[in-house]
Amino acid sequence: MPPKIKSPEDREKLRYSILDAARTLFVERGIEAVSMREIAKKINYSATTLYHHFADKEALLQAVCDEDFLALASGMREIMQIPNLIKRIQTFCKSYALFALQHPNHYRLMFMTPRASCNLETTKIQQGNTEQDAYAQLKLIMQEAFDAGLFKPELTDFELIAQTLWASTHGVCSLEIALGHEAWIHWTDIEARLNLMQSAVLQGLLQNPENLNNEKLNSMKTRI
Amino acid sequence: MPPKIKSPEDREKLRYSILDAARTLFVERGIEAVSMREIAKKINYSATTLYHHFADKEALLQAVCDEDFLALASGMREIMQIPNLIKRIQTFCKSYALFALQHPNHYRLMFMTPRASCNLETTKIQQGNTEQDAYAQLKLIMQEAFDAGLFKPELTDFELIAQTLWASTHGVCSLEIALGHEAWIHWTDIEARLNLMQSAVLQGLLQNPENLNNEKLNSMKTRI
DNA sequence: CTTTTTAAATTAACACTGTTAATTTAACGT
DNA sequence: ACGTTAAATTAACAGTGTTAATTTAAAAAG
Repeated sequence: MPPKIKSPEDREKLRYSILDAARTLFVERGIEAVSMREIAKKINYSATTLYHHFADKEALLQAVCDEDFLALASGMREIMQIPNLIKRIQTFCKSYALFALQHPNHYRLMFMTPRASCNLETTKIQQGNTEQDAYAQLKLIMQEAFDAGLFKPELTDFELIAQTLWASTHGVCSLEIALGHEAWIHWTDIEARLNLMQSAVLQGLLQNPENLNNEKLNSMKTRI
Repeated sequence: MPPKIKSPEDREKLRYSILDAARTLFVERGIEAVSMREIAKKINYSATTLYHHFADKEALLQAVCDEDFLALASGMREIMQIPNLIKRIQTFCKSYALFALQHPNHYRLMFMTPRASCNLETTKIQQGNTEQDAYAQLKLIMQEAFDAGLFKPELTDFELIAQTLWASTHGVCSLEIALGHEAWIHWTDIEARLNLMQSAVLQGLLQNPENLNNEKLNSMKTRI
């Protein structure tokens, strides 16, 4: 019994129910383990219907991720308001890490998987737009810190600094996501790893690392 | 025309020709893009033959990677002979990074992909064996450096230090592999990123970071 | 109140994939 | 010369992403 929907708002509703079904399976079974037919069955539609709302599987998964990454970026906007620059940097990294560890499958798709060929056209996120792109936000913070003379004088490229800070947090998170459950590595506490990485790398970058330990900053509010 | 092989050495030869064909396709097309039938066709055998030498696709790819990772570990053994401890650490990280960037597909499979369920039984590499496992080697170096009192006194867990150093290099490499070709990020030079990460994190970890810049250490012998 | 149009949804099919059961076939030991 | 053994093959299964052709119900037009 084919056509159920005609109004545009119903069409949108279906689109979101596809996205939700996809996200659920996607999160509980992993990216490549979910099939289009499975997603369709979950909402009592045939697989072909999905193709009337998304170009292909990649586009669908991309759309799922985009939603959550917009949520991340909007959560980050709040952090941008923290007056103390160093505290802002620290909080930014911690929130980023928290997101990564709470959404390992999304994180994997976005930051741990080589893109087929520039998903610039697939993703709806406006890269570089501070409202939507977390990396753009980090760059903004780092530029401000750079202009304030917070970094060692020999560091002259604020984008290089931003990418280094990003890579350091990403390193801990992606290793945890990929190998965190491997028994042959005697992993130390993930929080300890995040804290040490953060403090070590900042000590290496900042001109006056002394005021890093002003207060006890080694306690995440939200436990993992 | 079925049986060509009877002697054990011929059987071994075929095994390696499978591995080689698999590696070639694997490296040039990426992991999940190569099919068993393709690999078989490349050596003029039917797909079923591969299953007489390897349990399944994952086992085959694992075997391909194991070979190269043994090569990495054996290359690292030479580095273990470097007398100066700090120089040894630095060279270790650089070699590790070089391997990662030269074998992105292997690296991806080993360190950027969550294992289905402990590949402890699939892999032939003896994890923890210093001869075969690069992480075990890093741990050895870090323990020696720890015992020599090279690190800041508040750092009391040498394994945490080892994992932090690993994560830092891994962060730069894995980000480069996954997103290095993305146009929306204005990437700085990969060598610069590796160097800054290394010096920053070591400055954060070492007790006397001054003697880090003794000589110009910022030039990789083998260019990427 | 038909009839036509439009678009949502479906079925059927294609060309693949990893994998396995059953079968053929050549070389070996006796 | 003959049976045994094991290498290699063909055929098939169940599954995948994806598309063309088709049905069907609701909205628009007469």
